[in-house]
Amino acid sequence: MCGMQVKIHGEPMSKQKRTAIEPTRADNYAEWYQQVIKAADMAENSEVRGCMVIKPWGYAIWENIQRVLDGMFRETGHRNAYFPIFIPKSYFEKEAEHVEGFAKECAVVTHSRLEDDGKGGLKAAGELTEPYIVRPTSETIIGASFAKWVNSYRDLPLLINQWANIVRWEMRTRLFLRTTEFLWQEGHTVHETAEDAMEETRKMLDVYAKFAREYLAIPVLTGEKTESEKFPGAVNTYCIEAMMQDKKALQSGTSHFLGQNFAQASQIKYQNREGDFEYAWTTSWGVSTRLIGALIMAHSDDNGLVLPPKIAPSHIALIPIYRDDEEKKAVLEACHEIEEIFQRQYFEDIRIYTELDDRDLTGSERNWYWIKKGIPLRIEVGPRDVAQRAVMLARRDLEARDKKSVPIADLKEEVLKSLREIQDHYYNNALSFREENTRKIDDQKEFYRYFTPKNVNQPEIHGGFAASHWCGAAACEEKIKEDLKVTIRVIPFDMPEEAGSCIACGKASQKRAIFAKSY
RNA sequence: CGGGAUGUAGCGCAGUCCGGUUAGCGCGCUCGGUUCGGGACCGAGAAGUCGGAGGUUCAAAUCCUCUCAUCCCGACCA
Repeated sequence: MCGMQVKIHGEPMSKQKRTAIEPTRADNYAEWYQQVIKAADMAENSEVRGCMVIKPWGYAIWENIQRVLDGMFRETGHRNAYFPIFIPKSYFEKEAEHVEGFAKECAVVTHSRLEDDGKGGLKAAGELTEPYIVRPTSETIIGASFAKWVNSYRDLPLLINQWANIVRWEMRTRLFLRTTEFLWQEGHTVHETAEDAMEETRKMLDVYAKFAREYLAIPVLTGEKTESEKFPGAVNTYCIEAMMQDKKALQSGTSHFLGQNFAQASQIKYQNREGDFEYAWTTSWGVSTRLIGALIMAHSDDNGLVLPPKIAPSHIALIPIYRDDEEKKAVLEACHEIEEIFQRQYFEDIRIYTELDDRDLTGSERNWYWIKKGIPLRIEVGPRDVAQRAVMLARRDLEARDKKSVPIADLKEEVLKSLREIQDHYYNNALSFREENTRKIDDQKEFYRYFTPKNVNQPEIHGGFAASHWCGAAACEEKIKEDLKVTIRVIPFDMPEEAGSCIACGKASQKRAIFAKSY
């Protein structure tokens, strides 16, 4: 223990300095992240290595993500279907790059039953003739179906989405960001031409970007991945990339143009207008429960989770305050009146939910409970308020004590206005944070200084995004990665052409890429 | 899989180096009372085969061996 971290026993920290989450983001970002999840009661590690239990408050966020995205997929012409969790090993072997990319993280099912092992336990028995892979992604198993479904150009485009669970046997896991099993959606589409497939790839990336910006209030960069970062088997990978509060990048969604690679592997062929057989062009695109990790790290503060209203499981905590039965009766009556106001009330396209918290706890405890859960608004109702036909309204984006009295008659309007302001506030905060921590760097020494922590063993929050020139050589990318653990996160679409010299080798470059440390 | 660390009550920890009554502390929990609009207080109480197995010893949370698990750092990754 170093001197700075010694706790002062018997001497409570001053009230003003106290934060609901310890340590703070500045003190230990990784630990802060775990504590936010715990304090908000979103998820926990299960007994199963690397797997998480998603608790109701966390799962409700995922359900909201599903609901909104599913609507957007449907509007863009996609339909949901479901394919097996098990993929025969032989399917998997058909696409060489794909195999290489995923082989090291596959869970393999080799037996079909259990038998008494004679020692009071069980042993696996009934070995399968062909092992099954638990899907790490479904291109190959879906491709097997698509090969049957696609016969003519008239069958195209084929626009399918699947909501599923995925298993990738990762070495190190972190709640929401990287778990052995995770939930996601994977879109898989088949097209007649390369142009059509590319258009689809870009369209779905735009859907993700719009969703991230408008619902998660996360500003994302959109662009292309480099060869070394692209999806195994893809021709091009596009992504949405976001900056977290520790200034690291988080890949939050990807959309892949698969060319004819998987069509050839799975024999997805169609007869064209001339009667000739051609391989189709496919795409795939996905976002996962990692988005919840992005949400946490983009907005939350030292008092816990911060949720944009458009994705929050609930929007208003109703906190009645009373001392005796008489006050209780009057106060609860007012609470029910408020619940009525918001019953089936919408904030734009989002249904408003309220949480009446009548637990036998002090007002402060209940307030802090909901602050830590990130609920956008808190409404306190006490005897004084009831007498005035008003309530005290508090916002998660303001100080805990910062409350204002609102007449019940004006409450609905005030709440709707506040939710919009909170949503915008979070987006603008995240955007200015990213802008403040993004720099154009042309000097190699400056680039290295930017990404080098003072203490390597306990790296402090440093650096950010660097917009620097890159010549396009894989070796230069690799060198930067070796030296600094910094990678090219994205080559943004909106990055203008501009003459410069590669940050690694000094050779001529026409464009900047975004370099950063990442999750 | 390499390097480091840790397993003691629901949670967080002390005690282990140097073996010795009934294994402590804080939070939480239960009951009673005073409180309640800014993370309350007083009193009482319940809760632990000290990760597991084996060994040394009159005596093991403590020493030895093995084992299992978790966390952190690397390589891998949505």
